[in-house]
Amino acid sequence: MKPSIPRGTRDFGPDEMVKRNYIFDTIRASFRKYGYLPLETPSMENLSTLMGKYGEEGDKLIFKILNSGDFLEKADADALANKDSKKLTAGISEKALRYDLTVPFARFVVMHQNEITFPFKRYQIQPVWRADKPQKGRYREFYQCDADVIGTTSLLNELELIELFDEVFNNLGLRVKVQINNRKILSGIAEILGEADRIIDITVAIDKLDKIGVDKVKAEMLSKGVSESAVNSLQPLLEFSGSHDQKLELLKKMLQSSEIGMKGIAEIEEIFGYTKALAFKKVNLEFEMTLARGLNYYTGAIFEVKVDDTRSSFTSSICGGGRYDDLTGIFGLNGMSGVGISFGADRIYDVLEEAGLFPADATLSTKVLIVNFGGEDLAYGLEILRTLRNNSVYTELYPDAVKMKKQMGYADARNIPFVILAGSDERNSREVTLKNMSDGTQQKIKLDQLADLLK
RNA sequence: GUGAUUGUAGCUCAGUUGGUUAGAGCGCCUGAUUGUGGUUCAGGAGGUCGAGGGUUCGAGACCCUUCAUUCACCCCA
Repeated sequence: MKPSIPRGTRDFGPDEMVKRNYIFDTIRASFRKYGYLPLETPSMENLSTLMGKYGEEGDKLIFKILNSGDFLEKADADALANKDSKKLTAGISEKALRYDLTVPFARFVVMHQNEITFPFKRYQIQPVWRADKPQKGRYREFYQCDADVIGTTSLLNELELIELFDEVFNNLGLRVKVQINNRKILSGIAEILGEADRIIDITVAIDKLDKIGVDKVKAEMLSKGVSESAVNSLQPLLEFSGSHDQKLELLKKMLQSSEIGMKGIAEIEEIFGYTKALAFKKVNLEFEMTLARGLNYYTGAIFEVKVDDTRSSFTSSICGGGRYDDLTGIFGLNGMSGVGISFGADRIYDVLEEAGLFPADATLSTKVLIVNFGGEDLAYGLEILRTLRNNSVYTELYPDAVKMKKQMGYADARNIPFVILAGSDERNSREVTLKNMSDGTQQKIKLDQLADLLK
């Protein structure tokens, strides 16, 4: 039988892993620089921990784990007979693969609230799983790199996270557009429209504005049951095309009677106020009223990051995030506001690959290969190997005393820049022949000078 | 979940209105070259044409089913 792996999952060979680690290392270093502490949580969570946090669509995409043992024995007989999958699931699955890192983090905070010093800043780099149908930039197993602060409502945290975006993408050499909005503004809009309970439908529709246009957005809202008068009063906002400041002014007028809406605007203005003194290197920060995000738990600022580089054709977001005022509340800990961002490492990889932004030295591993001549020369080869390794030069000795052509071919295929030839001549004079593989030149070097030369 | 797309050698792909033994480039292996890779030359291995069924004297090609792929929608990192 031909082996295969589940759709939407991938193997990562050495070439890819070296580049992936470059991304992880870059992000991790920035997280640590900003004072975030590491955390890991289990791949699986109790299904009840995850359900209901991501919206209706999200819940469907959670990978459920079948109970072990004779799970049908305990299954709901009616649900089974009626083929009611949804109801049946509750009885046969108690665990699920984590869907993101934010909800497990909230669960962790609640469970360890007495040990944690707040505000708590943590970073977490782990895979998550989603039962989506794969396509470009969309995988069923992918890594998220999260940084969150919990236990503080200060908008300085939002500012810091924007700076963190700038730090990471500056290190990766990628220009990006950071879009920011505030859920309170969206709530305010829904409120003045008299459709407060349809906020999700309204925001999801507004989110598509630049993709499908005003008319289709209106049509979608109507089809979701939003009243015609409400849709019409939204019209000026949808069709508005002015500067961001002007748009905020318009919003202010529209949302005057909405306390929550005005709060959202004030928050956006405060954050932009902080950034005035800053010069971002790679980030272009934009207020984007149509940014919605489907995850249920966001209550304040929401972020999305898109590539701003002509060398990449990537249009979907590569990072996301936002503030959640009460994610821990469901688990019994109230008044614990948090805000966080997530880097989509796999999408960032695709972008860097497409734009040719991986540095060349990110792909080097072994620096020197020692040719194995076998016999009496082997002991000398081993001595050279230890000398170089003791001096932290990445060195290999070819394990078999096979034909030189084969050993040279190995160095070539592995992109090893130097090869050492040390046979009886070199051994007797305590020298080595050092060959530079890129230009083909070679020279004799005293063994005791070799390590310094290669460092 | 909806709609398309494509499955032929390790990889990228040709393969005419159905016709004998299914091809190319790259890669791989061997040799030219017993202490020299990447270049060159000579030779070689490698295929259940995604799987199952059907039509036909005859199927890689046509039909059905199925699985997988890629892409768009949806949603999202």
